[in-house]
Amino acid sequence: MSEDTLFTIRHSTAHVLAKAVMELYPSVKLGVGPVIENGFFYDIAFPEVISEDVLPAIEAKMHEILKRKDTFRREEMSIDEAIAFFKKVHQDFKVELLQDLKEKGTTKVNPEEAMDIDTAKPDVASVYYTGDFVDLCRGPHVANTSEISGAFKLTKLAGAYWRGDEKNPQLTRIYGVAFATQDELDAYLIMIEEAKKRDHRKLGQELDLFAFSPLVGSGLPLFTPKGTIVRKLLEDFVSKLMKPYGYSRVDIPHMAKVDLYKTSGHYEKFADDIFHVSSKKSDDEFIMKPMNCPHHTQIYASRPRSYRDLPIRYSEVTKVYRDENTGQLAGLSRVRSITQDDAHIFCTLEQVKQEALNIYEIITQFYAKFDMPLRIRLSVHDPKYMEKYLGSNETWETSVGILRNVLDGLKKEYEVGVGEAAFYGPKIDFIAKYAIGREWQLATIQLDFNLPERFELEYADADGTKKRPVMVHRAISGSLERFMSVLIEHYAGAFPLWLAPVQVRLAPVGEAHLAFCEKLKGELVELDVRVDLDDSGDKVGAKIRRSAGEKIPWTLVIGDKEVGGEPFNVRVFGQEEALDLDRTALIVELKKHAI
RNA sequence: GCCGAUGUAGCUCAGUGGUAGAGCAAUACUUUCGUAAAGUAGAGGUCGUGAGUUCGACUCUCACCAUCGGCUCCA
Repeated sequence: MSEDTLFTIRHSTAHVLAKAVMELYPSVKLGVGPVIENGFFYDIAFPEVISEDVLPAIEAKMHEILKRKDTFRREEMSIDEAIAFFKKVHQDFKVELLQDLKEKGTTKVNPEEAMDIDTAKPDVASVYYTGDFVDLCRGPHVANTSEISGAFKLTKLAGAYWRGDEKNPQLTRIYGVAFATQDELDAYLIMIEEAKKRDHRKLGQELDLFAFSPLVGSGLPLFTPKGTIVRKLLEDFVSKLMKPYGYSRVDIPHMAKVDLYKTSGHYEKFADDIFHVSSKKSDDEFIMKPMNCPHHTQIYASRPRSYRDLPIRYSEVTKVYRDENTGQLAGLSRVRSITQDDAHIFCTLEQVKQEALNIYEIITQFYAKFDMPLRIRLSVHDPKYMEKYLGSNETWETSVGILRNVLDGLKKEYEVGVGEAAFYGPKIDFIAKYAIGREWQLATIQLDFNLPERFELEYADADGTKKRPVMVHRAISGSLERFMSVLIEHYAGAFPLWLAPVQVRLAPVGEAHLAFCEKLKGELVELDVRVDLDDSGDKVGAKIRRSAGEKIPWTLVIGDKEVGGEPFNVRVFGQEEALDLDRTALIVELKKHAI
């Protein structure tokens, strides 16, 4: 079955959904119903509040409609006729779409909404009949509902703003998945179940990596000892990769006077997302830092700089605080206290390329370690909306040109994201692909002419004149919180040996072997191995089961044989096929997995 | 922030307009055991928080908080 056929089936299933809803709730108003990955959705304004309980009834109605074997009949009419038609049946949203089409030549607000109308024939609108049901649609569709296999399922209900704008009314979006065969649908549903098992929120709690407390507040994760080990290892790893490139570590307070962010321009831009701190001792107004760059500029500005000093590279692993909408907080993926592995490079325009290449090298090595392929995106400004950005179009063209030059020089494939830039400059974003095909934008290299300008940063050039440096912002892991969420799901909680909070579990067979285990543990601790000892009175089987459940990479069962000098039997993640290593080999292997 | 759902023991989950239940975990005791769950016992809960309806609310209603699925946003 081709992709096109599947697309058509999904699209036609969306129409059947709309028809089923119309039959059950005759006064609904239909929005749009496009095909999405694995299925479709339909946005519908209901006259009453509905909940997920109604989905089975709608599904049943859909199956009933399929049994009628209605044909899909296409009909074309002028836009004015179509407007009159949909006005008559009180489908206000369709009328709005048609009016837009008539006036602007497109219904596009964002791409996924565009498929209802064929822009190739601007003066003609097409409608599709399914039995007595009519919908504005560019098609194509199956010829008859009998071509739909019935391998679909309505999955969830959500609120969605009409045309994606939060000022517009909110419609009820019904999501569904649809496949060509029941087997494919079943396989998909099983895959979703598997993905749930990897959910970092579930694993984070099971493996004791982080926690939330209602007293501390939502979106403010607390890292347990185990979670903190992983964080520290990630920090150390980035630190090691940065070593050849001349970064200096700095340290700044987590708050600042509001003036700093008024100067930087962040205050105006992100006023709603900033935590405010008031002082009873002075009239100064403070905020929790939502980013680090303004602070770092003030370290740069703390003394006169010469061209001989450049590039100056300040790095820091530190938290920023952002007052995100509560409805979008989610585990570690979206939090209000965010740890950035941040760095800012102050350099000349000529030096930017080399610096970007160095950062690219760090990013590449970092993600290779986790076997995560990277997709590259050049995120540029949208010249149509320059009011969203600081600085002139000319400055932007220059900085985009520099980044493009870097990417072209690397001969790497990349896409261009128009309108994806930060408000102060263009970026190279790195989108990591991880387990079960998910993607997340994590690493970034950003160019910035604006902050040096706003803070009037300078250096003395060779000829004695004052020049303005350029700033490069970069992050490797993105944020430690989000990166950890990705890693937990990537590895399904089973961190590789170098990254696991506990690397080795010693499981003595009986009480007689405890002393030997204590001694071995001491030796391994001396070698910086993260090792613990199961001194419960349980049987060996139970100890292995527990160790495997905790996703500890290596479990060593220790009894008379091992105490007597025979090689250690090492179970990897509890698996039965085990390594046999003598004491020297054991230590050699473990040492290989230090950072 | 918006739409919808959910909230019972540390975890996973039953349950009813008449004062609360299981398994696992934890604790104590017994067992000291060779590769994925030893046995026994006792304990553990203002049923998310607050108000309302009721003779009586964990159950019904409302508000709030938190979480989940989306939308919008993401420096």
